[in-house]
Amino acid sequence: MSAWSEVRRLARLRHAELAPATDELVPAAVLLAAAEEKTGVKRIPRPPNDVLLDGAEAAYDRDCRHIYYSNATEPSLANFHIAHEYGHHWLDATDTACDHAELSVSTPAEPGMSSVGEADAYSPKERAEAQANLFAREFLLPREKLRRRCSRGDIDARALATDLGVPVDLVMQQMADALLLPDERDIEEERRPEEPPDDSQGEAIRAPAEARMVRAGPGTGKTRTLVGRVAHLVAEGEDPSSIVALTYSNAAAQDLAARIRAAIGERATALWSGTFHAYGLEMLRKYGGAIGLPVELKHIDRTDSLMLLEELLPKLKLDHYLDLHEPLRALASILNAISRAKDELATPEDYERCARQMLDDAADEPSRLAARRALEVARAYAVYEETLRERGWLDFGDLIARSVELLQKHPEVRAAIREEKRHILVDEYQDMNRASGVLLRELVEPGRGPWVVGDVRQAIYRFRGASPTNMSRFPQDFPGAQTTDLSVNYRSGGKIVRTFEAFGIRMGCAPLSSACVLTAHRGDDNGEVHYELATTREAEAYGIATTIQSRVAAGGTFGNHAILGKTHTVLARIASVLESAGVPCLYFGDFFERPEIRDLLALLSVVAEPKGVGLLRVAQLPQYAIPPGDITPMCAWRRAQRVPMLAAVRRSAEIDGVSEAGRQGLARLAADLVDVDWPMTAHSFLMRYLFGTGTHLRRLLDDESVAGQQRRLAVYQLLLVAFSFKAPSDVDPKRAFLDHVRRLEVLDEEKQLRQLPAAAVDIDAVRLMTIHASKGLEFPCVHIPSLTTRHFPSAARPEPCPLPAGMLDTDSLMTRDAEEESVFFVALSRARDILFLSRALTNGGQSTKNPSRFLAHVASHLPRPLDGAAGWTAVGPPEPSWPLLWAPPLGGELSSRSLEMYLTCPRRYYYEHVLELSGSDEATPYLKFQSALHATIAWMRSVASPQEREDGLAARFEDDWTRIGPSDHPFGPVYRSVAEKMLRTAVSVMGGECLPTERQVRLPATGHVVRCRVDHVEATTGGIVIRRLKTSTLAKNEKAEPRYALWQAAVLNDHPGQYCSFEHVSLLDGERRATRVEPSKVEEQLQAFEEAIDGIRSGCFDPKPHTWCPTCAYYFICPSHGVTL
DNA sequence: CGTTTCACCATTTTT
DNA sequence: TGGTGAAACG
Repeated sequence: MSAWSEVRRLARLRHAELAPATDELVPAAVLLAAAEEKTGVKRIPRPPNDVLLDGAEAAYDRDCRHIYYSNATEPSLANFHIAHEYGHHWLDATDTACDHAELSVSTPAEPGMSSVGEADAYSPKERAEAQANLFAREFLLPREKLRRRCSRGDIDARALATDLGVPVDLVMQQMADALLLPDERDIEEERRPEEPPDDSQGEAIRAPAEARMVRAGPGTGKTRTLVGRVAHLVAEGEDPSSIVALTYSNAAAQDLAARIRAAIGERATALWSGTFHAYGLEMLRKYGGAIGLPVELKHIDRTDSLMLLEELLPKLKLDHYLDLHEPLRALASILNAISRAKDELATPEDYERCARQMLDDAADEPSRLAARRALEVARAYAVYEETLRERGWLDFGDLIARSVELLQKHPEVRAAIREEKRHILVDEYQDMNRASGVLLRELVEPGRGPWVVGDVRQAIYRFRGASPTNMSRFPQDFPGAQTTDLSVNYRSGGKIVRTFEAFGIRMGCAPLSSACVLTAHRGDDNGEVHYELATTREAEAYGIATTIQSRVAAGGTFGNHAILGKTHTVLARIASVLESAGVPCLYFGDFFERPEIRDLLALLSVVAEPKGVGLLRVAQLPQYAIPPGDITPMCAWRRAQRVPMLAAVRRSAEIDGVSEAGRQGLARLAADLVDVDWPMTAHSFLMRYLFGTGTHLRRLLDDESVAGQQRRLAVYQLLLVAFSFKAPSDVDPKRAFLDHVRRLEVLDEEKQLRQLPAAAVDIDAVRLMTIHASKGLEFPCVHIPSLTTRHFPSAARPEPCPLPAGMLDTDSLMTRDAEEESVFFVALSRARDILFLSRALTNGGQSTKNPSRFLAHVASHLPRPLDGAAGWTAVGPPEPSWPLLWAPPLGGELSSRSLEMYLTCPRRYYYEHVLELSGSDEATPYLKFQSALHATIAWMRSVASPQEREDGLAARFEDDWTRIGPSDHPFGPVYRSVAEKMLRTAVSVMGGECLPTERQVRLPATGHVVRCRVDHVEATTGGIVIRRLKTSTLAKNEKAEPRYALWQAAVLNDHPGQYCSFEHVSLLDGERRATRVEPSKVEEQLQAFEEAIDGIRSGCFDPKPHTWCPTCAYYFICPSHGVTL
């Protein structure tokens, strides 16, 4: 972070020097003239293809002291280009020519924090360009002046841009930074010098240039020692360019780089520090030609990899891993397996060999199935890898694996690299997996290192192949290795040190860890450890809230407290209780369910989705205040006219049945959306909407509370996500963005967005994060909730895509329990002063003995017994309940389908059938596949003779498929072959005389008539059979759904006295299973429909959250978070 | 003492 | 949705 805020600080300084002494913003022309005057660097316009421009838009010639810019550029943009070149003048030491792609007004404020999708491995040139962009922006429009201007008057980016002679996009981007991000502390250098090392640290620092392993427990000054080692080497006269310091994460790399720079100053520039992956990329850029890599390497991130697999799906010939509803979900699992395989340096051939071996060894059907699944993954891996190589792309795993290949196949390259980089240092050595371990051995000249530091007990990344035994194998891997133990903890009070040490010595990996017990530098009596029980999870969260409040009342700050959860689910639950109790916290919860985010997504839905159901939510915004009753006629009109919702909004004057207030609100909305067009991106739309009119933004800005600040940060985060999203070229990019949001949610990638952006560090609020994210950090007060049996440790869920047996050498420390122990150990050791442990007894209040078994190991350090009465019994104020909406009149005939929708989610029924927001669901390829399949099955029923069926089937299916199937979709062929297989199953199942499937039945209690469509009914010699035709495999025990009872009641009603049986059929694999539905049960099940009717009549339409919510058409308008709508 | 039903919980994440 | 473990049922 520091480098970027430093750039901004310099830009502010230059602005202050050059601008007239005023608080007002200054026109670009004035600033640039002053810059020319001051620096003597002339601005020279040239024709676009002039040789001096070198093919670029603008260029800086340091020797001639000239800035050249194209005279064909629009003047305000040219001003930005010139300011950018002055940025190069002040920031760098070289000549530059900057082309179109490099000159961007929208470079994010903290490029490192663009979290999703961006692989921000900057090359030095890219970094210099990004910094010049930031410089230009801050130089032309300093945040503080801009903020003052906006707080005084209207927020109108366009007017401001015209006044100042700068591009409107630049004004908007700068407004986003100035108005949405909190104040940046203007501190020149806040880095303190490193403390002098203690004896054991000194020993490690001054060790000879041989293999050395430093075992460093929590808080023992691990990084300080590593930095000290670097400083020592440099002081001893080693060339900084011969030193490489490797880490695993970007965060650790940034921290390390900053501290090395603080320790050795400018000389740090020559030293290489960064992640293993970045170093791999560096080597492949330089020497990759030797293994056939192209000059320009293209490195792809996880999203790109998934998109590649999606593109390849028709070639993968999936069977076991074909997820018909959401193919991406299965592809994500396969991708996990592929990257795990690459962590083990296993090629597709290795994968296939292991899978074949598995098949040979398989003794029973389940293991044969597992082997066949592994073979399928092996095939997918082979196709994926082949394509990567064809295109010359590298994924994350390749950065390591192909580096290993380079070094092993080309000893001359290896020798050159070893000669140049003589000192290899590695941080967090316990996180080393097989691939990085092999790479390290190739990098190190035998006898000359490496120097590594780590702590086995903190190995929390075993699930991705990091084996703690690596540390114990260090002496074998690097003969002659010496070991140093750091034994003084500087972080925590003694009571806390003794608590985590007590746990540490009983961990499975303890024998591999250092034998010495940590000494608490801060004294044995320092620190507090608390343990509290609560009646329920809500009471636990509320107890934490009140504890924090009383500590703050006694003079602490919210920012001192951190809540470390094992899962995001835990954190989200606690965050919502804290927020409603008035405790500020730094955690977004489910990002796309936040009200301020939903408001903006709903707007996007209005402008980009044809059905535009987002209008219902947009209508509630105070600036429009459109009565909800007006939305139904709007939807009906756009359906009748067959136009998208945006057109309906623009033509609202023509629509009957809209109230006067509604008309006015719609006119205001249409005015705000006036310049929206098809090719506009989501990012551009959001920027224009927020900073072009200001009405929406004003409300966001008027809230000075921490919650208000958090809402602004969430909006900023959304802008970042939209900015980094690249839409495919042939669709509306705004609509593609909404699909992308749904996809992030379905694939669970949304969780990355829950952490607040780096700009939030200075806010005084409780920090909530996962234990994994807390590694390497420390906090004065740490809360660890949810310490119950089932949660901590929790049972491993079976991998959807396990690696084949024999690919990993499993050892006793790669178990789940051992890993969970490390997670707990990391959590305990984050606290400086106070550690709060807590758990909830089961729901309801009768106490159950459910303490985490990890607690037993620290029991003697806790202030109370593990079990006992709950001290926390209070819960906060109840969640607001949903308002009662009006009860609609019920039509005479009800369909089973709509009542089932009510049963799964009453809110969805309300949108669909009460407000009638849309006609039908979006046709996904899966749904199209379904309708084509069922159309052909219906035809089969209508044809009596088996021979006729046999003869006509192919032609009939061909017709149905081209008419209603997903034949134009890229996955069409995949679905088609499945459908053909299913039809064959359907044929084989039909034995008797097909009976009508459209039925109806009168419910016994209310007397309502309900229509239903049975999947299939047949009259056979043994009686009537009802069949449920599933497109998936049968579950172990198929649940009795209410509609099955309805089918049975309807059929029995039509054929009184007949024997009626029920059979589940899987069209996928042909499995058939008969189920008995007792008549008494039928009545009971029908009760569900009666209750649904009651609910509809009395206007109960509460949402019922499900995992599949993101696929619902009303996802963006649904209030799942206590906002009334 | 089997079987059925009910309540509870659904990972962690980096490059 | 769907698997698991504990309570309830017969």
